This record gives sequence, C-alpha cells and structure tokens, in this order.
Amino acid sequence: MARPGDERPNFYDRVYKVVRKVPPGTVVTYGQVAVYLGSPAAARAVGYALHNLPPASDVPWWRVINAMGGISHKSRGAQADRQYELLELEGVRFGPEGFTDLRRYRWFPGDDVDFD
DNA sequence: ATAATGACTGAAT
DNA sequence: AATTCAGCCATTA
Repeated sequence: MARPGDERPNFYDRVYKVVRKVPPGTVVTYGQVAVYLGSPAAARAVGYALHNLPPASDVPWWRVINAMGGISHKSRGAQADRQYELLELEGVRFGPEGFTDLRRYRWFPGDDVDFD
C-alpha cells in the first residue's frame, strides 16, 4: 500500500494502473500483468495486490483471471460469483466448467497504450 | 533479517 | 489427460 511520502509507485499501484487500462469485455491473466510490470514471474504478487485491493477502488479487478481462463481464489464464494457476474455482464461468456476462451477475450495493450 | 503466505504458472509425473 | 511439485515475487508478521 502506498505509504504517505512514497514518491515512486510501488508494485501494487503499478498493478492497479495496468488493470485500470483493461477495456470492458476483455480480460488479462495475472501472469500477463506481471509481464507488463517487468516481472514475468510475479503473477502471485499480482494476485496478492488485487486481494489487497480496497472495495472502493476504481480498478476493474474482475477482468483479471488465471492463465486457464478461470476465476481463481478458491474458485468459489461470493467474491468469485460476483466476478463471473460482472464479466458476463460485459459480454465475456464462460463455459460450463467456468472457463472462458482466452484466445477470444484476452486483451493485448496497443503500442499507443502506456502504463506511465 | 528470517519465515510464512497467497486472486499464479509451467514443467514434471 | 489429470494431478502433483516446485519455483517466483512482493508483502506481512
């Protein structure tokens, strides 16, 4: 969490920054976000960041899913159900197994997109 | 400073 | 093809 007086954006803030750029109706994987942050293996930390995310945040955390196109964090519970709901609402369809087609919904940032 | 934790991931069985 | 194993990173205790 950004401590007061911290000038450089910490990992969390950078994660949020990236996720905020994800367009509706598309999704990205944790590992993908990690790559954009410059740490390809920091997928776990990314998940941790979203876990720590305050409810009042403007970050579309629900557009971040695991590499298999499914919902993580126990894959069940109110939080997970909510994520499915929000994504379906944006047009992201899930199969009976609870997985979506990443080939179809995965978002790739364009060259004109930067995560300052 | 060491150890434990977790919305992950890819390779090995 | 399904399941298990072991790294990886940043944060917290």
